[in-house]
Amino acid sequence: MEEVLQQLEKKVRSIAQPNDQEWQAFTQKWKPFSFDKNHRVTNLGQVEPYFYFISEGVIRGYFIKNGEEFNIGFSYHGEYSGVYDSFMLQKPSQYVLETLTETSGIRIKYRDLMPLFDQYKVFERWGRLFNQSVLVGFGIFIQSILADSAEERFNRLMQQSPHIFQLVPQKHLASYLGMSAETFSRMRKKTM
Amino acid sequence: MEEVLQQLEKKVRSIAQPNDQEWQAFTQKWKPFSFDKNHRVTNLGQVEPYFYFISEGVIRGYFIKNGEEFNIGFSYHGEYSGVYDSFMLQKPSQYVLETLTETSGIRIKYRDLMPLFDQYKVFERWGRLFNQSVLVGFGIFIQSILADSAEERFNRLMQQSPHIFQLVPQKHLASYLGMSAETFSRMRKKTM
DNA sequence: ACGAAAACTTGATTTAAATCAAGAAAGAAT
DNA sequence: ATTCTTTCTTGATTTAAATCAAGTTTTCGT
Repeated sequence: MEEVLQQLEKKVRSIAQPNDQEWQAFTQKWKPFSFDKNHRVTNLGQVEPYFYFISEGVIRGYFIKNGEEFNIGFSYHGEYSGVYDSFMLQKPSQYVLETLTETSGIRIKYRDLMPLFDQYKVFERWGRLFNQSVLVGFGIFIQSILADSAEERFNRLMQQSPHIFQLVPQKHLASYLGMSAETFSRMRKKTM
Repeated sequence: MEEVLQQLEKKVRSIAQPNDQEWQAFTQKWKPFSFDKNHRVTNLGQVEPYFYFISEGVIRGYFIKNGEEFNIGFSYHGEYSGVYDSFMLQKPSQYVLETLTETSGIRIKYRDLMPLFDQYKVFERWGRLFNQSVLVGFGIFIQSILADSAEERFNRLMQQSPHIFQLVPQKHLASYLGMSAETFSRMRKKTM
């Protein structure tokens, strides 16, 4: 608990500077969680009550279209995770969140986070800049799926997140890159 | 100027509630702009100094890969426009912003907006919730390009933004939907 | 440790959409 | 108004990647 709070603090302080009292109010609201492998963290249609910060493990996020799963991202130790729109807008989730490994960390409830936004300017800033960084990442992702070929997307992932190949089954990575598992396997053979 | 400020006020007040003094400080920083048709608002590699709110006209945003233009969005009257990451991070833009018609409205400078974030909690909230709404929109866009066929994306646009067909040349819409102009033309024939 | 299930590979075939090409229509400029 | 340029349409061909299929390897559960 101490250690994960330190990880979170580092993350928060990179974009906002709460004082001791504010940090105190903030950390009080985060509670530990722990899930088995392949645990369904958030179900389809569920209103997401939690926003997560991962200490250990990997969480996969995906949506389903015509019975097919489409991965939209993976979260690891030292990162946030959650169904963003369901959590923030408190509406039924179109996404599923599932652990790929045993996963633990801390999480905060919607109804505990909102008062922090209301009471403290510094957490509004944290929220603004957190959103901003996700937004910039989405922009890059969109560019990549619009303009890059399957091979380019594969190579980009290879280069930027080589660790991911160890953590995530490649059928999920294939889906994440918007290509079939077979195509992914062929790319892999080509470049490894 | 009066009218466009009212449009902006409506937009701001839908997510944050500045008081009179705060609103005063905010509006003082927005200055009118006016561009001809096909005006290059933001160039590649330029650090974006402005964030825009459009009163009249249409602005197109795109990036370039191997000499080909990829449209990522269009903005109209009553909406914000800008190169988000270049503006917010004050780094060289990977995007181009260009008017499709004569366009006018108001805009705010980076160095005028930042002090508003620093001084007023209410504008941090506005920024957070603005980012949030863009984020949710990006999420839907990503889902669509990952999981929907060209025809589905065409029909979705048809249904949700029929007005856009009047405002934007269809080669740009094709690019926006991630398909060739020829494919777009064939979809159009099929469903109209 | 064993068998079952899931994940991965590899080749053959199909398909959605891109590209190529050339003419028609619409808009802009003089 | 007429020419020039850009945009749009339509058909023929190509291509990147999906799908289908079947075998192999890895992982999981008991």
